[in-house]
Amino acid sequence: MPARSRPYHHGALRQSLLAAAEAILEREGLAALTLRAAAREAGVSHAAPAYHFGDLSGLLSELAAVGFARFGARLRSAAAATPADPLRAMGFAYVGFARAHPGMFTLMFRADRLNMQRPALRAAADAAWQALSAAAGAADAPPLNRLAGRIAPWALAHGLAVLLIDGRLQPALHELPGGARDIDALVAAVLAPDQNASDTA
Amino acid sequence: MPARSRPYHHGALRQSLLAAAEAILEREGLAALTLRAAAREAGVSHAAPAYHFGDLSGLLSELAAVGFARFGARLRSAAAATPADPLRAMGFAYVGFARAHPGMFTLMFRADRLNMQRPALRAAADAAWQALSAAAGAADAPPLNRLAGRIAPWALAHGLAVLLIDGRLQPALHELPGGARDIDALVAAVLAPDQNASDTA
DNA sequence: CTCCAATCTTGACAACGGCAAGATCAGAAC
DNA sequence: GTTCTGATCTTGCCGTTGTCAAGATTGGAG
Repeated sequence: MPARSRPYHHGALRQSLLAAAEAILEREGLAALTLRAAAREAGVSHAAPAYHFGDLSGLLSELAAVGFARFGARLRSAAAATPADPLRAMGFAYVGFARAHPGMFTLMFRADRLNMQRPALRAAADAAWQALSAAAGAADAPPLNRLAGRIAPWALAHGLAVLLIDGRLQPALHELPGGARDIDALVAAVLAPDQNASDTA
Repeated sequence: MPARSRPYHHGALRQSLLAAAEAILEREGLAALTLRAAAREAGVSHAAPAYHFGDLSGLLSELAAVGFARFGARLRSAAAATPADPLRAMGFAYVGFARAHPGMFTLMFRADRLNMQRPALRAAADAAWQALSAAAGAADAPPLNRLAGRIAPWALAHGLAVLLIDGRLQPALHELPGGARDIDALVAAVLAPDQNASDTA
């Protein structure tokens, strides 16, 4: 009996499947991330993932939870590193994460493929939201405006990130002299218009 | 020979398929919008749509083009009706369209399922972008800041719309006394913070 | 040593996108 | 009026997917 063949029990298949799923997501995109593809990548039978994650949305949701955990950590880290203006730092971190990991970012905000009832996903997403809302403080305003003050920077960064990684800004970028190389400058000008508008007026 | 049975040639199948596709999109969402479902809804064989649209992305793209045409018209109409502040009016129209037609809006910005090479889609999307950028004018600024000035309101409205229809703001809305009924007020406070911040300070 | 529950495999099913081949039909050509 | 041609639609098939049911395997409790 050559023990060469993989043992029947993998041992840490759940983690392996998550790693395999992330590899596929980064290599081939969200469309190629199927239950069977993850099983192939991990070297197990096609039905193995269903045991650990229930269904496809389960696998995607657990992977998105991992993404939200990293995302939240990166936001907090950026805010902590720039105490002078944590909100702006988180805006850059927000868009930076989306550009560095477009597949993961896309997955994290694709509500139709996720199961928000999953505790891990819900917790990780809530934690990221907490990091965001902690930086935007206007305690003297009424509740509605306080909430709006927290949502507005989020919406701005999110909209910019989504439009960027969807390639929706590609035609607009051609208007710039530097072409696509000016993306960083454009992001800065959108997220912090005051900073750049005054040095040229 | 009872002419009861549908004639072999439909006559206006392309339009019927687009209408069927839109009905499915609004009734069951984007995930249920398949080539075969559209064929069933239109009462033709499962392979008929491929003749008119090539593949699934073709059907989705042509439908998205219809959506972009309406979207652009609505943006222009809103701007024209509010000459005092066309940019803010278009922001409201932007979010309003997304909330009124979440399925169509989702489709329009799902780059992975669309074929942007399609002339109809490209033209309709460009027209909508033209409407948006026409309202944001700061001609005295350098190119980068001019572009950023046009993109920022777009990103803000887009981010707010996406977060709203994805249900991502649901937990935040619970902090408001009126619950989900305050969405309109929240949208106004996010899109035009100056307006509402001053009347309570 | 026995047994059990967790883990993984095998096999099946319906639905899907896509392709190829054929059927049907309106209208042009003559 | 007949023939032909091209556009339109159908039928049939293939490979892939998610999901389920049933069975095989095995580490570890008793």
